[in-house]
Amino acid sequence: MTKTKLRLPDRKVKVTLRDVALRADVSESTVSRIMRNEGLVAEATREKVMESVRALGYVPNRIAGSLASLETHLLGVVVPSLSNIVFPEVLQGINAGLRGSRYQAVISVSDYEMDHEETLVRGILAWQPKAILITGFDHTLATRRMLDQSGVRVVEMMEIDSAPIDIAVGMSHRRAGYAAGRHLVERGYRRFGYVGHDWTSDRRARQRYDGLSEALSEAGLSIVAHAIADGSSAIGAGKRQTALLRSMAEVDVAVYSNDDMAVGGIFHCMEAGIAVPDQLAIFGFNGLEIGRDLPRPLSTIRSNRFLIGQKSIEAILQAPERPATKTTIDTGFEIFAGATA
Amino acid sequence: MTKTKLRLPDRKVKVTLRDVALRADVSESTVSRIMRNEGLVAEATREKVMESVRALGYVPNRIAGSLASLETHLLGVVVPSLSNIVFPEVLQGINAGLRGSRYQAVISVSDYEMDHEETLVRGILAWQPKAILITGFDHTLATRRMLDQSGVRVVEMMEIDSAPIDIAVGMSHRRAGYAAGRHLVERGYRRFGYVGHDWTSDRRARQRYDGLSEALSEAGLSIVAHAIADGSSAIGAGKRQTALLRSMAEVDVAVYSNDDMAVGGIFHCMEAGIAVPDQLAIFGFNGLEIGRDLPRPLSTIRSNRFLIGQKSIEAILQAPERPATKTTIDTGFEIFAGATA
DNA sequence: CTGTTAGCGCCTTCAT
DNA sequence: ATGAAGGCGCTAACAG
Repeated sequence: MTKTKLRLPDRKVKVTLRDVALRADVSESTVSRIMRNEGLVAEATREKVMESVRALGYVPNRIAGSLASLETHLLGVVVPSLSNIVFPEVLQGINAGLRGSRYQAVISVSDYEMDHEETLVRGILAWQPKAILITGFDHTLATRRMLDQSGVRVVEMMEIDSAPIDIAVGMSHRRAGYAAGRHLVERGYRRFGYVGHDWTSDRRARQRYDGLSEALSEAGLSIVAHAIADGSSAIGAGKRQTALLRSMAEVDVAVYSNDDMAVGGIFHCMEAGIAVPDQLAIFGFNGLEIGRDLPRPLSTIRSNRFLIGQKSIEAILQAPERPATKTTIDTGFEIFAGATA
Repeated sequence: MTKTKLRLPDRKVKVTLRDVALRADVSESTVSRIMRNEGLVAEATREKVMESVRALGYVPNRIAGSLASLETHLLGVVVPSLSNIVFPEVLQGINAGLRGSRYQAVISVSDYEMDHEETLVRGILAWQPKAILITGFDHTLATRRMLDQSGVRVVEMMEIDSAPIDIAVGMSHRRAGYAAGRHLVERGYRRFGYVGHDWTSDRRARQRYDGLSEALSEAGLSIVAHAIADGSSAIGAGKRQTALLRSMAEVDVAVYSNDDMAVGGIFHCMEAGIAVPDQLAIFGFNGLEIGRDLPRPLSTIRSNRFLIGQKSIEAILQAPERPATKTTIDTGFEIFAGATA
């Protein structure tokens, strides 16, 4: 009795299935069945076992369970950022969709770095997730290969302008930009300015820009001034770039890469005493809450980030195995006229 | 040769350690060591093995690895919401702190429902995380017991006014409310209004309110009008409740439960032509970016959510095993005078 | 520097 | 309705 594996006094006593089974005087399989609500069990047995479970404070070990069943209920999620509110909104949709299901989300943030994204995807795949939700179509070759070969369901969220690995859920940013252009031309604007942020990390902003350019070009117009912030796409940058834009050329409307920057534009105009939309019209993208609550509602394009997350989950829950055909789900967008353009 | 486990044509071939070992003609342990960068290995062997790894597209199975080593590198995180920007900010801090470490975060959202939180915690604990980061001190009894008995590190984030299970990282909301009160009294305000949201789900807002009341009471003052929104604590609610507040009593300063609502107050004043701060002073809480970029910077108390996340991770990485003593880490707060009060 | 031997805690047949 | 046996893919000593 000198070297027996004694149960230590109180802490770190890891209670296993076996302990529960011994205490309840049944076999491990019985306990296992009861914990999983699977198969038939006599009510008396169930109660006896559950009593032990409670008494011992047993928490099933899913690591062991997953290894044995070769199945996890994990979902990998990769977003580029959390500082841009649109991604938390997508996560909310994911969360809502997951509510009540047996799945758990493992969330990672790539900081818009593709190499880091690759590392994250590798790390997630190592947990044998049932599916992986990732942002956009821009990935390293290795990431794309891993995702494809993993055989699990892959959702590429936010955009639908390219062919997905498996499923794409989002909207056409090119068409959104185009729609914005048409809308503004119809409203009589002629001298366009563009305020944006770094395109290398945000290809979707670029696509919107391209769509906008196309619409203008069809109307015989073009963008006469550009003010591009280096990194940030936030309100402060919007203020600064708006000031810059106005120093570059006479414009009657400024189109922003997103609502945050557009709100910055509005704040700049307030400070500088510029009448919106008479002296300068302002048009954003996203349809954030703040834009709606502004004294003068921001003209913008509304996308539905929550829906993107929710639809992504729905798609996966409906068909947990990857089929042969690719799917694209368009969550659409909508022009919100507002009062700033 | 009739019933051999043949490798299927292309998809779903799960490559295991064993496959790599066979192909490289070494033992499984050698491959294992190489994959984990552990122990000494001859360079030639390493190359041979890595070649196989690449050729087969081997991805280690962490489920099996964790079961064998009885260690995971998972961190459970539970936040009440993602729609309130402060929580994504905490997650950013967590994310930053995790960068470069071997840990992965499993994030769950409780929607401010304590019973759901309990379910989430149970689910997370089943994955045998190394630590769990949860929001605040309000939990069900069962949650508290599970966390305590799990023996893993537990960080309760955001507030420090109570005794933690293990570690608390955050600030004193009561002291912040008190500081706000003192500050405003010193600046000469006498008729206080309060605009807030549902306290039952946000005890920290309540604590700030209590601190504020205390400071006022010490100065022989009290809050003369309250406007409390049912659910939302967002900009729109702030607008509506500000209008309501002004219909209730004459106040010269309105203290808001957070910056979002305070921004709503400012927008209301803009629309209604109320001069801020001369006719109505406005004071928020959080120190959000938008408050700083407003034409007239919002007077508020700055907390540091990013730091809370970051410090939480630091604490865990420094001491992954739970010690006997409890720790409290104060991330502080700071009055930002601004221009609206 | 590399291989061998036992599990990790649970689930899945297959019996009973 | 319940039990027994084997194994999931990997790591951890311990040998060599």
